[in-house]
Amino acid sequence: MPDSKKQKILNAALALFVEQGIHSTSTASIAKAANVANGTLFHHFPSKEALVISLYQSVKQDFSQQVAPQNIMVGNIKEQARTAWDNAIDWTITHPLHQQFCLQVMHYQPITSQLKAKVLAEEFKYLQQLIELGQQVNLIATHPIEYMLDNCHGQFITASSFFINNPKLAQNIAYRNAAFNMFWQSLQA
Amino acid sequence: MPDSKKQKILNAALALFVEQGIHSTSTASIAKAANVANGTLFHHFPSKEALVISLYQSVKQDFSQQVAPQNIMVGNIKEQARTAWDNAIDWTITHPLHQQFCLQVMHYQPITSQLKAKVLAEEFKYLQQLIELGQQVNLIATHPIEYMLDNCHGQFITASSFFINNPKLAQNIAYRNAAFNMFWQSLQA
DNA sequence: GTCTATAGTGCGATAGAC
DNA sequence: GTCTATCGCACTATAGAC
Repeated sequence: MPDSKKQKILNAALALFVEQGIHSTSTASIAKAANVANGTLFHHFPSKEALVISLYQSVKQDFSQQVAPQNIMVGNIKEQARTAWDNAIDWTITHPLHQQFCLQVMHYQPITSQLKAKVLAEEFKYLQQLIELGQQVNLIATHPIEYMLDNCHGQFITASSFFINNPKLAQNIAYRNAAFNMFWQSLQA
Repeated sequence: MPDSKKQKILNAALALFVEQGIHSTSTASIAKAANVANGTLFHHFPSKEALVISLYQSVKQDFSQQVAPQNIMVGNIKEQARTAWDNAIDWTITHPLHQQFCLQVMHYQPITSQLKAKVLAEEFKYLQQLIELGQQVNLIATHPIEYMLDNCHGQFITASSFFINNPKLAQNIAYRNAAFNMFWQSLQA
């Protein structure tokens, strides 16, 4: 069912949510954009909130699968970090709607911060391992790990937002290097 | 008029916006919390949006006045950065509602991104001067300035959010140093 | 300036035929 | 599963007395 009505609803919702914001997008307008009756939406999703959560989880799953978390190897920590960083940034550039929707969900209060935290923790497992390995070989500073992860996440959001808002710069080496170098240097011992 | 009805409305609005989100807070509930009639709110503010903007501007003005932008001197760039950073972080810690409201406004779509950008540009004038001076003496890396400013802003948001969410750590030197050191190292040449 | 009362609107969700 | 029709509610904003 690649283009079932359910999928059409999800696609329409994604576009409208990013364009207008989640709050400002009515379920009626989603149904209309999906060429589907109002009641059909509530047949597939018990509520608007359930629709948002369902969309969020499918987007995060897509991210996890495409930005596959490699297994960490002993040497070349900086290189591994760069590869992971570039993969993640490339995903956000090729999936701007998905990324912008995730940013909106982060500030959408009807969804519990518990759910958001759970999804993020899963996403940053690889990064935490990389940092801890780097600390063991004195490459990465030994600040409190919770803060380091928050800071990394913040820098990732900054970079992806910047490149989505300035698509012409997304392939510009100076900007791509700036983003990674600031990120990497902030971690260095 | 320190406790005029207008001020009571602004105070009540700030608390409710932060607690429930701007979208989820009705003008009626603001009036009720302020012990003021529904119509009184619309006497002082032509619309809910105008109320949000008025509150936003007064908060940003308070920030600017208290975190006074010193004039930059030639030596001691890192020390000046640390002072400015600590002043700004201290303000957010002592004014958590104000800071959290500003973060909400950033993602509140009814307010034009033009207005938000204008306010931010004003706020980051001092930082830009500091970076440019640091670049002249080869202390700070010469990445594209637009990206550097975005990244700095992002790290500031990360730090202030972290300390507001973990108030016990706000006076912990290890965490405070982590926040500034990651920030400073990300800039270094 | 402040109040009460309510107009007017748009939304999430449901009921029930097909 | 999909549709049409609509209920009931909550909200912003206004009108008009005091």
